[in-house]
Amino acid sequence: MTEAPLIVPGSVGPRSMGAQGQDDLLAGLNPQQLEAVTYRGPALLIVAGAGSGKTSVLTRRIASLLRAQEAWPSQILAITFTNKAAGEMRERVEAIVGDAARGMWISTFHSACVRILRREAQQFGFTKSFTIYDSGDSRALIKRLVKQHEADAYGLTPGAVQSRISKLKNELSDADAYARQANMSDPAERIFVELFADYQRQLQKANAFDFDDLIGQTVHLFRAFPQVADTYRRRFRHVLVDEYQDTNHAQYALIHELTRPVTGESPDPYASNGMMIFEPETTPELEGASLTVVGDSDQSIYAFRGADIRNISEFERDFPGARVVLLEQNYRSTQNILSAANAVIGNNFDRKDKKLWSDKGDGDMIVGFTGYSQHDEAQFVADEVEVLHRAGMPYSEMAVFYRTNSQSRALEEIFIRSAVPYKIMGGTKFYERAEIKDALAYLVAVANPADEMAVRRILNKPRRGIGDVTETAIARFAEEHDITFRQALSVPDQLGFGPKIQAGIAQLDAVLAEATEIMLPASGEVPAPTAVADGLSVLLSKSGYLDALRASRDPQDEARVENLDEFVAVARDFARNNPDGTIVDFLTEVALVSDADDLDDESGSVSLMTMHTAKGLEYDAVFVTGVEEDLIPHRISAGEPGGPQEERRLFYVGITRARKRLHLSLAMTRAQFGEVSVAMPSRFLQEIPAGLIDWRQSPGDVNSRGGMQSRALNARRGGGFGGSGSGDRFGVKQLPGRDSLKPLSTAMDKFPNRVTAKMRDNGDLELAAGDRIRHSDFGEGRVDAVTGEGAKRIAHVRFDSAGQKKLLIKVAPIEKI
DNA sequence: TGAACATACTTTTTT
DNA sequence: AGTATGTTCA
Repeated sequence: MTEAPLIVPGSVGPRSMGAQGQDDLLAGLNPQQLEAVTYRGPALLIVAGAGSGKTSVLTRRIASLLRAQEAWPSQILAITFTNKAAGEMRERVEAIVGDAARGMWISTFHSACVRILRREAQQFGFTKSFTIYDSGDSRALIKRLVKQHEADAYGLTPGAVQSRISKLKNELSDADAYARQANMSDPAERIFVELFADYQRQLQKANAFDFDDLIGQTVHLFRAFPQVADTYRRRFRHVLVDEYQDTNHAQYALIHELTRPVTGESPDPYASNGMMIFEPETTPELEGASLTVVGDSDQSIYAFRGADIRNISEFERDFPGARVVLLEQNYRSTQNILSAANAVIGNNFDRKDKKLWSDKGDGDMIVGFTGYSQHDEAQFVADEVEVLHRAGMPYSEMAVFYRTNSQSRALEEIFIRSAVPYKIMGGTKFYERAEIKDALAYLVAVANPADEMAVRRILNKPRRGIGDVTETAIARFAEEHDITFRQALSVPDQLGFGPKIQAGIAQLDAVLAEATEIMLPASGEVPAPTAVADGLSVLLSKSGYLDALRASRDPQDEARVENLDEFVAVARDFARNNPDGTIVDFLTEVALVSDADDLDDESGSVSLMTMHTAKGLEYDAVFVTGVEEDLIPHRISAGEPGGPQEERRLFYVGITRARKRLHLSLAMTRAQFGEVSVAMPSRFLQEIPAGLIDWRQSPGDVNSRGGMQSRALNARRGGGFGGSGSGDRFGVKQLPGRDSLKPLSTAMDKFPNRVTAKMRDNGDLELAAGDRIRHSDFGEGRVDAVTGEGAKRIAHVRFDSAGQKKLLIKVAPIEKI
């Protein structure tokens, strides 16, 4: 209906769609999707249920703007939640409009803000080569400050301080603002305010931003320098935000700032750097950019870190006149999976009712399984993965989800033994390994010498005989002479240390200077494309870091050398992809790109990840593991307002990732902190209609003694759980003759909770087809075939009772008999 | 200063 | 259980 006043490049009239045709863009869309793509107006909210084709709608909307020449690429700012999502969206838009896509900003909130801040940092006391502190970095800094202020005496732990500061920053608060409304007669509060203020001072001094600052400081920048904000408001005429339900207040404010009308006349904003987009002459005033947000309040799972669901639920109030489009048809999953999802999420009150539906048909039943232990559960997953794979499903189309990262360990152990190729997304990250952080600190010390944390970190790595005392002395010297810590290193002879330490410092200084000359030549000439990788190599070798690792007899250090090699390779890759990339660009990328963003999806392995990481992804087969009370919903959530509901949404996100097959599994016992505890089935399981789940082994099967009663279920009912009469919510089937087929008494012994923590090593155990072996869990069996080579030899075994399995010979608990 | 040893703490989720 | 940190001793 209404046409927004269009910014029309050249003299092409509005809606000139005919020229290049939009038919292919609109083909196959349902009426709601069609409207979401074609509506034009100041504000549009697309409420997109899981699997409703949201990404497709968003990309087509962008493509349609571009193709109709309603906007230049440079006028589009699309914000996604992860770099991976951003990459995919760019790819898909490019696939439709080709080169016309270049110049768009498609990125995460954080990347977009870094781009803005690098350009504008000098306006408020930073340089463009500022460092980005990840949460580990800021924790380290806070830890030092807590110690300095002796704040632990007031019960302020680094972790608590960090999360409070983060929460406050997400609310755009700062130390002063907090102090004004805090109870300052409480000494703990006073200390906290001091810490907060000091932390911020240290960041400023180090020319660094933490994650939260990237957003918050951009907002402050826009508010403090309206003319700067206006340049971006003029530039971005179409702002699109994905996963809007997960935005926090700071992000909300940023969007608001960006989409505000331009009021004043600002002088010639972009003439200098080639960003001139349209003629400014006739627009003394410019209305706000058109805003499109996409989200689903049922998938809001980041309230714990400040996401405010009200941002989406009150969108219409915030942006009067906003159009709302609802996408409810699901194109991803079978009806059985959706029915389960709808049933679960329906238990959340105060939500707008929304029912996903599919025309794909019922599909397979959801498979349920209860293991005796977490390893038993993992074995079920591994076996099922193999069955599906043999039936033709690629590994890359399967995923295993869990609530906490620690659950991945048991899965890994079993997957390794069973020779199932897998990869873990997220979790302990490559860039969080100590040696990588060291290497990064070396680079930061070059790129941003003001960053004292980085310099301190590498001061004694490798060992130079520099300890606490020496470090403090250098810091004091720097302070007395009003120079930076880094500068103090360049005058080792004035520090008054012994010759050995002096030499060590001089050598470190020389290495840093040499690398600086490579990566940031003083002469001002452009560094070679490979400068970052070259400089990194120099730093690692000439500092003696690599030599120290090679000389070590700690077997882990070998792996560290390999990791560093890989890191250098990452730098070379970076140089190949970004010939003009500087060291600062490289560090930015590393700071903002998580492992989950790896795009090598086609590697042919099963993906393991937390349910949070799973958001936005989809797979043919999904395994949701650990569906137990205290895990999902997590124990900690019980105490937090809205916690249980958020857990339910998380579970909902997990199950709606599945296209064709969904498996829900749990274990009756779970080991944590070295202690084995009894686990209860999650309440969410009972919210799924029993008829949708095919229990291969139900909680009742596992807990019953002699198949009579279920201890867990009884405990449940005793605890006031609604189940009565039929008591069959789990679909406990009394399998005929089950006991005779598979005596349960032995089952517990078969999967003791611990699968030898230390990885077993069978060395060069020789196996050939025809050999008989004994496995600690599966009993005896016959080898059908051996494939693979060396450490990766795999035995294909047919067990007498446990059936067909693949085993990695080197680590499986087997012996030849 | 650095290595060996003892102890405490972990485990909610992440840009 | 495993790691990370702190403490003690060489």
